[in-house]
Amino acid sequence: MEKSKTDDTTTYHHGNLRRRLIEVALEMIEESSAAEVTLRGIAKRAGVSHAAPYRHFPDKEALLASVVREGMSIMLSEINVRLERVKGDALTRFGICGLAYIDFAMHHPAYFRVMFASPTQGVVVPDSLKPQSSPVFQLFLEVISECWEQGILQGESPYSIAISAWSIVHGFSLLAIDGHLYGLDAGSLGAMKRGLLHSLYSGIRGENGP
Amino acid sequence: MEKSKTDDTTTYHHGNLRRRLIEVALEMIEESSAAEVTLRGIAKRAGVSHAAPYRHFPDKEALLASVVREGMSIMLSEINVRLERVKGDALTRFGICGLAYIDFAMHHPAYFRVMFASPTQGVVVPDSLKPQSSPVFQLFLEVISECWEQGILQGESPYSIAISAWSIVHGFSLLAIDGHLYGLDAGSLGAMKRGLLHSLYSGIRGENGP
DNA sequence: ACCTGAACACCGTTCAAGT
DNA sequence: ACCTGAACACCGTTCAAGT
Repeated sequence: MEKSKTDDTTTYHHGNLRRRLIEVALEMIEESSAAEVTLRGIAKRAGVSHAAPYRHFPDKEALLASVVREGMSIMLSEINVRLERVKGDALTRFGICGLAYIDFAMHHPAYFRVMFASPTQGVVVPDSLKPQSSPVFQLFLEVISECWEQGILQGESPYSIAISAWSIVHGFSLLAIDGHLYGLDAGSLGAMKRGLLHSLYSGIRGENGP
Repeated sequence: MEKSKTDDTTTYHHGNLRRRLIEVALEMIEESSAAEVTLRGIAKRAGVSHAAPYRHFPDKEALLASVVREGMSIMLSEINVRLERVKGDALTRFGICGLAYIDFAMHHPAYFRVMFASPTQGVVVPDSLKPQSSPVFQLFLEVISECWEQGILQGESPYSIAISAWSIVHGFSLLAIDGHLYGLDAGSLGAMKRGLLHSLYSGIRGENGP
């Protein structure tokens, strides 16, 4: 009998175990906290011995790094989908980026945490994995540069604006997924997200201020 | 021979092992990453068997929780020291809070991470440990309320302003200690910290904006 | 009351051995 | 080339036993 195209649970013995391990890792990270995910557990779920992953990754850290790469590209594409759906002016696009960033974090909390987990040990995180050089940050920079050149956003440089914007959406995302914003219903959370970006746009200093 | 007052390395067998364990945990967290700190390692450093800590804490999580409580109060007192040293108007005090928060994170990175680590598992983090109800957040709220009532800061409520402020300093702190702001010397980092708060104060929207 | 030592069920990682 | 099974040095946690 010919092998079904969808029946790839039997084919990862012939070369795509690597792919399968990343998928399983992703699944398990979404299910429970990232810290609980175990290399042995991943191997078992993939139907393979606990030593098999070492044929494809030097260590657990390397597998996780691959998962992070996946996550970055998923995040990027989700942001791009929204950008294409709205097609507003530069400032609108900027706002969409920020909201999409927060929404990604809230929809994939465990995933988001691995992506931006601090290097657990002395492990050298390749620069390509750091948000600053990630396609997502690049996208932020592009949109912000556009605003900046048009005079819609002001600041020392697009880069410094990007750091501010990144800080606020990143910080808010973490506060939200770590349950520090508990007691807020979905409506007020949405309002708060928009208020957050408004703070960033317009500042919080009143007319009486210096 | 009478026991020396400073010779407390021999006295923790008589009741203050609990205290000593917290201190050692703190030391080791500052030395290496928090994820690497091991209960057995803490016990060994305290000169005690690996089972002894269980006389004082139900599990590792509980010890860490005590460390977090310590950390919160250290952070609070560091912020207060700066506030008392400067004694400016409300807006100045607000700025000092933000800078002190970031500086604490950068001076005690591993410590900061444990303090705001996400609940590793299904562990229920007591509300008293969440930043929102922490004395530090309360202090933020006080200072912000003061500004708000004077019309120096604007926003829907002191609470919503506090969330924005907390988000931006928290996010920046994490970006900084996770090495995502590499390639910046101390001078530009300082400038960036101030620019960050300026973004929050005055916003980033230019005159040409809508 | 407080601590110890052995034991249990887990980890990540390595390596000879199988196909 | 790719995977297995046993083994090693670690975890966190428990528990009878010692003082």
